Amino acid sequence: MDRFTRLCKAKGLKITPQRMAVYEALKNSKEHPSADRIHKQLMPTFPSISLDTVNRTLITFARIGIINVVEGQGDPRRFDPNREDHHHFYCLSCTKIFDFHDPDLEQIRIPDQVTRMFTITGKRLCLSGYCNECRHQKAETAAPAN
Amino acid sequence: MDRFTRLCKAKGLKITPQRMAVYEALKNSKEHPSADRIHKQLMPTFPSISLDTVNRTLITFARIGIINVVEGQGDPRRFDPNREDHHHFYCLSCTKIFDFHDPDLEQIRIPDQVTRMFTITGKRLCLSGYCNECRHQKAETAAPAN
DNA sequence: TATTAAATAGGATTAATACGTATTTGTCAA
DNA sequence: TTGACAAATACGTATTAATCCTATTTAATA
Repeated sequence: MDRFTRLCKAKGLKITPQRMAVYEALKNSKEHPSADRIHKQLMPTFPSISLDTVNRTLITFARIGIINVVEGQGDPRRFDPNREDHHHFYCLSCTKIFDFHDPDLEQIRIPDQVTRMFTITGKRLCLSGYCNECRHQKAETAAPAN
Repeated sequence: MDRFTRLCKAKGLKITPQRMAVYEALKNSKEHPSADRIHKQLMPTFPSISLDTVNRTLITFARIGIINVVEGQGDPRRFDPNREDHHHFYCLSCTKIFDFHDPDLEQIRIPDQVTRMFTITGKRLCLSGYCNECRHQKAETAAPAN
């Protein structure tokens, strides 16, 4: 019995073909896709699956801790199958999210004032700016008004 | 001439009553409000202002660097008038965002591999979990399925 | 104070998400 | 193995957020 099955059982979730499909699709994704994106991806092989189910499933997975909902800037909600400690760079232009790791950053210690006030379940350094593809076009896109 | 006026002029933005109102409303806010929230807040004193204008104005402000768009988890887009270096705690339950500062965290050094690949304009430690008000209810809210 | 480009209001549209409900389907115990 | 039941699904509808369109207004400037 694999990790996924085990976790579902432990949390009292039924193992359905839809859930397996969503899990597989997200696991194999190198991006940080939205529900809509995963739904589109599944359509060819699983035409009957509904967007609502994909969305609910992803949120359920996030709640039980198989995946994460990640920070965006008003985008549709996006998900991350990578549950190792890592950090994100968010491109303000194309809205892609890039992962990175760094041993020094693992040392980041959360101040006591914070742990006293809140129960912390997630910790991430969030960088934003322009990715390599976008930064050359930045001058233009950042120019005009309103 | 105040900071706001100066910045608008420098960026070639016209100074309109709407922009001044939006700027004031956000500056005086202790939260990290959405466009809709600010619009509602302005309605009593500025009934003719449209949500579209509020939204466009906030995005414009973010683009010229007066304010920031902040990380959320699929929420409506939210804004932050605080442009000092600071960090965020995001409550998964009530979606409030709390600011915090810490001298140690100012020392965080972005790895070279990252600065080489991207142009970084924003840096923030993003914590998530449950705020003091919500953590006591956590047991219940985190329980059931789907 | 006349000109003009920029900005606004507000209705319409699109997109993302959530809801309601009838139906289907895993799960578990007999 | 099967029957019962709670859980999950599909899908239509509703809601909410964001954006677009365009006629009108307005701030800036000379």
